[in-house]
Amino acid sequence: MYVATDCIVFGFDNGELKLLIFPRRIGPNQGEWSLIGSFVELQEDVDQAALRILQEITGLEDVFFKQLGAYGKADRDPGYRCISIAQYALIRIGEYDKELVEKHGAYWYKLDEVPPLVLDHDQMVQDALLELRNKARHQPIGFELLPEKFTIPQLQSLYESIYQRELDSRNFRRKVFSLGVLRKLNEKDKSTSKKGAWLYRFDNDNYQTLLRSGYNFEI
Amino acid sequence: MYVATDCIVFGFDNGELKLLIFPRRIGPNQGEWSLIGSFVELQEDVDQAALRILQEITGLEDVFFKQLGAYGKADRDPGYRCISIAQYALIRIGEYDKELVEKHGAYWYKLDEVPPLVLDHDQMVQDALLELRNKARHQPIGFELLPEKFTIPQLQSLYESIYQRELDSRNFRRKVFSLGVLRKLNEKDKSTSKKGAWLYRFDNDNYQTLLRSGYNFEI
DNA sequence: ATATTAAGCGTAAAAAAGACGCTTAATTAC
DNA sequence: GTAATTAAGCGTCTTTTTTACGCTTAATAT
Repeated sequence: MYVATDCIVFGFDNGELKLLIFPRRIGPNQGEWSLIGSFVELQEDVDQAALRILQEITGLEDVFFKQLGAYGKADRDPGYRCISIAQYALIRIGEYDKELVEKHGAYWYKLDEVPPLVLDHDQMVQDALLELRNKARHQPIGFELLPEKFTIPQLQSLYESIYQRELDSRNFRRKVFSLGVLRKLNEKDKSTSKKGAWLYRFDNDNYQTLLRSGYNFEI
Repeated sequence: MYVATDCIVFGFDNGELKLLIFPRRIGPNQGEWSLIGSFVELQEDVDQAALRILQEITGLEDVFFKQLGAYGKADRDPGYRCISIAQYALIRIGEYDKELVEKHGAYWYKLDEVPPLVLDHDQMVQDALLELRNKARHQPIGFELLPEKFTIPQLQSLYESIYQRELDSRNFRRKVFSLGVLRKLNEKDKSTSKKGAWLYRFDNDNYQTLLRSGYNFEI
């Protein structure tokens, strides 16, 4: 039996979530839009395979990803009997290698403009979005989609995209500060306002400490 | 590459969560305690394989289960290159076929008395418990562990087992009633008190209706 | 100097969660 | 037959969290 891994690669650009897809390289559906995926080689971990294909396409070496689940219907791929381990990956959209992406024919689509994908990949995207919504609420993974330094309005915009609903800026601000995992920097971002917004950084050390003393992250 | 599926089979008995395991049937670790698992045949869905092995061991035809995830380390099984799709299954412990279970050498262990398991199965159990804790809070899956007719104190006891902490009976009662998915029956269970406790049934129809009108289940 | 606007601060009301005292319906003990 | 016992169930007050929204501030643009 073949085993593949497919990555639902999310990016956040210009206040919108985007998905990276590329033309399928093998099989009867060659050329159709597909998630970023590859077969798992006999001697490599499934996770290694995901890292390998993510690096091959984006040039990034340590992409953040988590497993979504296995898709194992016997008839999911008309070509071979193949199960796929789906992974969702979160990328800082400013950091990937644009030439490499272009070379592979990969493209970032806004989430609501993604064309039909091959096999069961549409389903995977839908499932990944639900999973992202749940996970991002309870774990600090959203930061993987933002630059290392970000503003509160940026963070809010991200969460509005993930949850697909507007949030009150004043309440959002209070909420995220109450988590105690944002470290304020001495810099402002002035790209979106005259006044400028303070930049923050996710304080992972403190997050880990808090975790150990039994606290509950929730945005 | 081989593909297997392993089921973390939970039951709730006597106020405690239990795990069903059996002696491994193949490979170098034959005879050691293992989760309920099997290879996935070439022509069957992964889910079908899970149902098949669950039925083979418990005699139940429609066991509730959800996927936990794929375990895909290259060296996880010293015998073969084999990835495993882990599933957690919830069983009404009064309903399984005791003869069949015995025949296969399977046994229900209290969660804190489970012996060491083969391969990465200990890890799977640990992960499944965390997943159960999360899922049972936000989705009405706990009912799969109780008889169709149950009392509020039974439900509370179940959630105390899942969360591993005590709950206030008066607040718990208020909470579950506010969900609006319990249908009161005209019967009492008198097995644990003189006064008797009213029996309830999970009202799935109403749950589905509420879901569609955007409500949020949380216990 | 004045207008403009995203960023940021504060407060009051509503809802949810937590703590806990008391009553009730049945059985068991005398 | 009466009293004691106890899990089940009801009600209330307090604290915390969430929601709604008015107002100020720091900078640029006019």
